[in-house]
Amino acid sequence: MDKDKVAEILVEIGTLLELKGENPFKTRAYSNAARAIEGLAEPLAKIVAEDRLGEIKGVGEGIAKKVKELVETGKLAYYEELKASLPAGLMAMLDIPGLGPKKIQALNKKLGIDSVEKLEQACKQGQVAQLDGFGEKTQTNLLEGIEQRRLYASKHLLSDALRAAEPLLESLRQHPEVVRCSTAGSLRRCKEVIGDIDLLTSTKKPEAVIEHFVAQPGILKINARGETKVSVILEGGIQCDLRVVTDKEFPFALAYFTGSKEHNIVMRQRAIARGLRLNEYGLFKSKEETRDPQLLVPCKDEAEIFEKLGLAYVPPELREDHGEFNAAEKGELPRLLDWTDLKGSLHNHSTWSDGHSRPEEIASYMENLGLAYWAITDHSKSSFQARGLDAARVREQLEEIRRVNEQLAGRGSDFRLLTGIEVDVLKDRLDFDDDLLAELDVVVASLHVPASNEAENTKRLIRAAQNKFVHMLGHLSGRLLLEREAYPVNQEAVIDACAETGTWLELNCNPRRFDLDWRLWPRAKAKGVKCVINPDAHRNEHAGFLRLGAGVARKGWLEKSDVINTLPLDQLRKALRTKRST
DNA sequence: GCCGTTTTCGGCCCGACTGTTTTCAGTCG
Repeated sequence: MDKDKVAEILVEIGTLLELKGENPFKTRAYSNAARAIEGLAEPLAKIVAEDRLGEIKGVGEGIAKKVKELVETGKLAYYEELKASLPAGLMAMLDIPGLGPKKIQALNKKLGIDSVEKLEQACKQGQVAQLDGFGEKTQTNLLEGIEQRRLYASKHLLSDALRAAEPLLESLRQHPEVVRCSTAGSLRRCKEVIGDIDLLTSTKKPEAVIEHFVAQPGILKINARGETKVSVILEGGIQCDLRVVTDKEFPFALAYFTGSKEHNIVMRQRAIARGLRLNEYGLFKSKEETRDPQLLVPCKDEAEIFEKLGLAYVPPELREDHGEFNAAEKGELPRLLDWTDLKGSLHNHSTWSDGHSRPEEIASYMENLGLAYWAITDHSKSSFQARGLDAARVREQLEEIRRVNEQLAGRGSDFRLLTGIEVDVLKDRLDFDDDLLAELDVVVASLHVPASNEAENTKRLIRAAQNKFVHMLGHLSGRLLLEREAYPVNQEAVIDACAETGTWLELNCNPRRFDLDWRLWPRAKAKGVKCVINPDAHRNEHAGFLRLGAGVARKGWLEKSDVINTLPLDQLRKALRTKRST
């Protein structure tokens, strides 16, 4: 069993224990251990074989034994017993807003409710309102929560969340009583998938700002409204929370509401270790909980908070407790890529296959954006559904692109289209022969029809990387966020093959993909594999994905020098020739 | 269940809001 599956089971054990009403620190121990295992750089099987599980921070004697059993036998008796001891439907009930372990237990014990369906029935019959600790309001809220979960997904794409957040942020920014405002939470950390939108503002008149906020268009429902916080549901079902603080508190609140839960725990522990106390209101010279302004260690921005805790400024994208503390302590944080460093894209489509613009239109649009180059890499013939090109059509397209480039040169433009193909990785070969690939500027190899077993897919992709005419592998895992899981493929092994062969890996920045995942980039980088951030554009507006892609690359700790499409055109051409000349 | 230059036992991050409660438990982030 691989580490991801092991981590998944540990998380589930934590949730099951939570449902049983176990000590919350015990349940957290399981999710901590899961994260530690997920983040391992070396194969879990090797660590188990060498009896070194105990060296992993967060994995103690008890969990080590369970992990060993999982890895060696593929099963875990403890987990099976735990699952059997609870009705299967209780897990799904946890997903309903307002329902936690305690209430679920009460419902189960007193009314025998063990599924969302039975809960809905009991609410409709008015039974839930009769229970101790429940009431009419809770019953109504539960029914609404069930309905909401049914109507809307509880997770949203980064791009959708940004589109919903930006007008709200802009409107807050223009309010005369607002001093500072920002996004926070997973949106600011640039997670690929967002639970809810967090916004933060500072002001002297919180009531006025909250009043202004709840009057914004696109708000379906107000879930909660207090003096410093308001929580609403937006059209499309995204929850949006606004926090309102004083301007003195703003940096502390921004840090607090931006960091992941795990990151924040470490920040607080660092404060405690220095005899200080950190919360969303400030950093205080106190060992006890306080908000006494006399004890405040003033910080004008987030950077000062990090400095007071002995850390270099950690960019929001890195605040996941994925190694940023160690690096920030030693001053070894990377100087992250800026989206404006990107000069073009190397994987895009046109009307020749399933894109929506002709090469000439694409050239003019991308030139106007200020980019330097744009490769047109349409699908190869096996991608029948996407009107993939055969060899003859590819050569026709080469002619057209040559003419567009001549026109560009004729009017003194430095912008260029590059020729290319997104060649299908087939069962036993690539969709085109090497002699055709050799005629193209850019070759992206992608798996579109995967086999059902991991070894087979891994073998195919490694073989593609070994082809000297293949510059990069496209959307390696094949996942579609919130829609489809990754193909079974050993991504680590493919990364290693890319390192050996000098093949680049794509960070496909279509917001439904963001593939390779940000969690794998530090490993790829350490092996020396270069990244190409590609929007996989099918429409000209998709060029905007580059900005999101840069955010995700930052989250993967990438610097300008790690990313191929930051190179100017002449250096890019050189880089494109390197692998072929070996 | 994990962890330890104060500890192998006793801690483990912490505040806001809601609803059902007359002082607080549960949930959420």
